[in-house]
Amino acid sequence: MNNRRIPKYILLKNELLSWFESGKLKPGQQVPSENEIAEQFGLSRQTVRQTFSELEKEGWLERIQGKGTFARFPGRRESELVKTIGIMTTYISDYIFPHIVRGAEAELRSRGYRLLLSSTDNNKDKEMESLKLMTSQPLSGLIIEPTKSAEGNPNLGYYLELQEKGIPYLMINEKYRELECPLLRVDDELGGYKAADHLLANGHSRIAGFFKRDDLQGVNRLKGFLAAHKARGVAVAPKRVVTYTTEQKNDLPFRQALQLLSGAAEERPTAFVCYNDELAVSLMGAALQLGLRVPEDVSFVGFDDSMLASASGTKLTTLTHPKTAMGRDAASQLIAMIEEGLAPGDTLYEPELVERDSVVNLNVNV
Amino acid sequence: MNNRRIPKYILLKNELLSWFESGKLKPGQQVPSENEIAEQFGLSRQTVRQTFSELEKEGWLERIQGKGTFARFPGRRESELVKTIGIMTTYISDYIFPHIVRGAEAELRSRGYRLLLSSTDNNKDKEMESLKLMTSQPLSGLIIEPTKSAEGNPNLGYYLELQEKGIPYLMINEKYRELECPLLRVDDELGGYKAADHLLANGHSRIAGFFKRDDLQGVNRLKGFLAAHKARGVAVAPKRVVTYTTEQKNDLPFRQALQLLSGAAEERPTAFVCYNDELAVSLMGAALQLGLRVPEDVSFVGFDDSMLASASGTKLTTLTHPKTAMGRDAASQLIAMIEEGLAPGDTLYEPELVERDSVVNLNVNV
DNA sequence: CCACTATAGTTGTACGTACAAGTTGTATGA
DNA sequence: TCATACAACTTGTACGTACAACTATAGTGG
Repeated sequence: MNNRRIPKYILLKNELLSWFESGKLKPGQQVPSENEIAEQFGLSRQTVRQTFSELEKEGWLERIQGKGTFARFPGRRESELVKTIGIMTTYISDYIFPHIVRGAEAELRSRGYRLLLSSTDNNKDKEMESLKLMTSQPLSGLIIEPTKSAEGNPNLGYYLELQEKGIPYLMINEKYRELECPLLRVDDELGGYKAADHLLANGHSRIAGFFKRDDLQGVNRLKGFLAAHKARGVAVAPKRVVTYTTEQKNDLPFRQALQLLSGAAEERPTAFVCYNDELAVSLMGAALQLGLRVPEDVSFVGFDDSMLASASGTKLTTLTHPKTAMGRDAASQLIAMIEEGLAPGDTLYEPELVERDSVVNLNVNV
Repeated sequence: MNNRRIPKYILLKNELLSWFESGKLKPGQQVPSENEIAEQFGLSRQTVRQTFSELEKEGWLERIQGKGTFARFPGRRESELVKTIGIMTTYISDYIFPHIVRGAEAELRSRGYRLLLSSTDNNKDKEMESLKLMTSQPLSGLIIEPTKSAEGNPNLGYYLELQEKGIPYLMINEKYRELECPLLRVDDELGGYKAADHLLANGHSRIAGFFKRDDLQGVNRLKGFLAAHKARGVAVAPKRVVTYTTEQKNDLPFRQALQLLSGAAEERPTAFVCYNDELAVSLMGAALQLGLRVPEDVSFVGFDDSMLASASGTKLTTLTHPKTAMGRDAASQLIAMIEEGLAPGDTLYEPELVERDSVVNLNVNV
């Protein structure tokens, strides 16, 4: 038999562990004394002691001299439970991200979790670095805003490692196609559609679209932008659609806008749909620089309803982004995954158009 | 003797641990066999085994059947070292705080520390809650932006607890007078002075000052504001100095500004010094609402050189705040405190005036 | 009623023996 | 030269004894 090779104290240990599993031993309950066990199993007290001392080190038993041996909560997990959740965003200080973080932080704090923050600066190397650092010490779960998702993902291995380690995670804004996890995102395609449709409905036909192409948000907004034109039967002039990458964002769009706006009046776009509010404010600056008025000469629609939209000179018409709510929902879904092992489905937020002062209605002039 | 009460196996354990400390035992080195130790110390092999098995569980020794017992890396402390630093700010998403956090995060990440983030919402109860949560699990150090510092501090006990636990901390922006710790702050008095002096130098004499009174920053900026008037020999009309608390900030200042600006032209302030850019943008809105032009009719000076200052319609003249640099410095000073036990002195940043478009020079009209 | 004592029962410490199992080097033999 | 066997050593398992230290309780005495 193989049994003869397994040490008795190990056999006893397994026996006792099965007592925990079957519920025969409940937390706080007293375990038979060393001598009783020894007699019962036909072992010496020393052998029982060896078993007990291992189980004590592992947290299953508590031995009190003179009193007895007691079962502890099955695996001390509750008391030593790590309650720390990480959030990895592309940027920390800019734009809407602080609001997402704030929503998550408030929810986590109220649920007794600590929040670890890290930024990737939209850089794959830093993303890897952040992942390693976060997981270098105990972690309950992770909220990830992916980096440059339209391109590949060289850090896939690290994410798979998360799964192996049993660290649940979810993604916000977008997700890597290769990974299976819950996603919270805005319906960007619908947003792009609504933005363009609003302008078309207001009589604009020469609409410029500026979109980021190295993240899915930009790609989807562009998709909606095109769909709205198609639905209204308006052709999109390729030269009025400008796409750019993260590296170019401070330079290329502005120059392209200047060029478009410098053209002849009958060729000039009457409206701009901008990837986000930040870009919209920047391009409004380009228009002002050329002596054009907003919205009389050029209309603008932004995205995300950020602080910039209402702080700028001409209050910006824009599409909402759930921001704080998204952070809060992400946190609460992640906690559900951790504590109850649930696997929530994706969450899709519908952006709403917020009409302010940056769009003129061309129809009334007719 | 007391020695007789200390178990022999504990004495042996301490002896062996001292071998590690003295360097007598180096990683990988073979330890004398159980029998040798037993003979050498006049103990039974069983007693030596008890010591060895404890040291093995704690990671000091590695025992290999048939081969011997070996010393392991001296205490694995490096690998299990906690490298997590917390940062507690009043607000997370608003204004300049994301920039401070970003500076700190970048520095910490490059030094291999994780960043825990928590906000107090400028509320003493939440401050306590955050403190408790942060310290509920291992923490290396803490960066604190105090809550409502001009009032008392009911959470003093928790801060003293930090000292007892040996968790170093430092404060940014301001500090509780009762606590002795490094402080990084802007010279707000100088800032207030520079703001008022700039306006006075440009020929303004009826200058309104709006300051928060429940934090030291506001109090100090007001102090500088008054000092500049005194230095220039200009009297300050009490009705033009408005102070407010955090709770009132969205309401009272705006109404007061409307009232001041609605007065007769010869009584109306020609310029406003505002507690920060956020308030300045809000009060500029009040001026516009009354049909006044900025800066032609009313000039504005803000504080902090935030994104609002350059995103707003009229670009705001304001005073710089180190923001990102302050976060970075705070992080690096805290790491020095943790790793080298240093106690850095206070750091004072000098604000610089950034001239933009919101101040008119009245002298040229003369 | 309370304080004290004795006692039984528990785990902790300490020693002992015996043999099993694994590693290493040496001696032996083909 | 190479493979094998063996001896000597290591740690692992298992049992045994004895007493110390601690806890809880029942009984005793004031």
